[in-house]
Amino acid sequence: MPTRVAPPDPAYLTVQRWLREGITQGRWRVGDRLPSEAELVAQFGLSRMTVNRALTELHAQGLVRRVKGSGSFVAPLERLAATLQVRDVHEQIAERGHVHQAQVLALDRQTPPPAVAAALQLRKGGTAFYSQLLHLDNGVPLQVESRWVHPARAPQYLKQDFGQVTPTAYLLQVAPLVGAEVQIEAALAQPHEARLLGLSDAQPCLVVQRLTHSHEGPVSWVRLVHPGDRYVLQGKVTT
Amino acid sequence: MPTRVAPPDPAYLTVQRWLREGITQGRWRVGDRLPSEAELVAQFGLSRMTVNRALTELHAQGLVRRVKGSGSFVAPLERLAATLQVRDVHEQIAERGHVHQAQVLALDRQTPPPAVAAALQLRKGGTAFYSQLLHLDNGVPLQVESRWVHPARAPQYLKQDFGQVTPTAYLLQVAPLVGAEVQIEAALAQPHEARLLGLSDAQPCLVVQRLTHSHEGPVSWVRLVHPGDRYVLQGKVTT
DNA sequence: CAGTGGTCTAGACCACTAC
DNA sequence: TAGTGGTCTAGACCACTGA
Repeated sequence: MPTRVAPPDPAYLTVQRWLREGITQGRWRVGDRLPSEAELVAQFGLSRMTVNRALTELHAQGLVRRVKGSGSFVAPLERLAATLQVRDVHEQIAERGHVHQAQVLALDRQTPPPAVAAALQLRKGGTAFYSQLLHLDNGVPLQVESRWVHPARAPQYLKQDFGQVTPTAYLLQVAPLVGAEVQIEAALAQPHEARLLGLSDAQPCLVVQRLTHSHEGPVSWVRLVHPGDRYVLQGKVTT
Repeated sequence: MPTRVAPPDPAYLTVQRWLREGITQGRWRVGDRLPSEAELVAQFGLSRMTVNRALTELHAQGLVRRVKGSGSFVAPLERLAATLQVRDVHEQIAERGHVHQAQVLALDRQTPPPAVAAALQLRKGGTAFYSQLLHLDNGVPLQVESRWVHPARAPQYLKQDFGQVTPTAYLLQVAPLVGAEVQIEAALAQPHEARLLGLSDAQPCLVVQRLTHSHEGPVSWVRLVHPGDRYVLQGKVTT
């Protein structure tokens, strides 16, 4: 078996890494002008299209601000706010090597509360699909998922077996996602949620509410309740 | 004054939008093969570099999977996780048009708890700068910020007036940020935090903990405690 | 083998900025 | 006006895939 040789980095990545390191090491500080494309062409012996690609990608990543007619500058870092991911509970549990189970507590058609009806843009008095699941991590209750689904976006919703595939995964398949709004807060669980999670009423919970959109319009409104002592949202920022 | 004419979209954006709409409207579903670069070249009458740019950017955005020798495919959407921002409290308050004030409750040098000392990679028994601030939104307590700062990263930290500039903004200036780890949970405030926020002990709080890194190493560890009924993290997902 | 995407070149024209 | 970035072309060579 021949030795695996690492392929050499593309030239545009070499330029990119050189600029990136100069920025993080303080050679250029916020607001400073970076070398122009022409200077980089001369320095690295590449074509302009290649160094342009390096700079264009750094711009897309938010590290560099480019001004036509003026130059490329180190972007202000305040914009590089922390972003953190809100992911499907099944993935989160599986990633830890734990067993995920889901109990389907409700799956039917109901009249949603007015706020939900408005978010889903339902006709006045219209109904929607409703599901409630309890997600278990190695048998321990981790999340109560209460979800309203716009009937037109997922007509077969009620026929699914959500013990096997999570509603999140199913909806992503049938209603291509184009956006979402997420809201995270700390609150007390509602009494029946607390009972399902095995909590006393007074325990703080992390509550995630999310409204997803497909191209056709709102798809689903969901409320995820997690016991505060068993669930932590983790995130990383990498410039 | 002449009428402002909208500049025409670049050609690569036209191709990109055409592909993007085909995907969200279901013309191609997850896993389907998209037209090859050569086909797009023929269809749009552009050079290969231009359609390549359109596809490369869609790939960078996670919408498309590209396989050398095989083709471009619609990427599985499960990867499109929600990301949300954790921002400087001053910006958040100012954005709502409210008045932000900060009371400096502590600003000195102390011995940090072992977990913090480890996170900041301090020598055994070493000390660090400590600050504690109470942030007010229109006079109402919104956040208790307890922060430990590595002395080598911001030697002038104790001389700052944090009633004027938040520690977050100051540290971003003096210690270029290259990454961070964030953790969000729901928990009860510690007794003295609850007192500062004007809460009864039993109220749930949204607690954000964050460790920031500069190129030289760890900069700061911070714990932000917010009353659950006065603070919500908002986020958006856009594909 | 033909077809695919990954990368790169050496030009080009344009709109914009700063002097 | 000289320099900058934004875009585009018409080629090219390569590594890889699938029939």
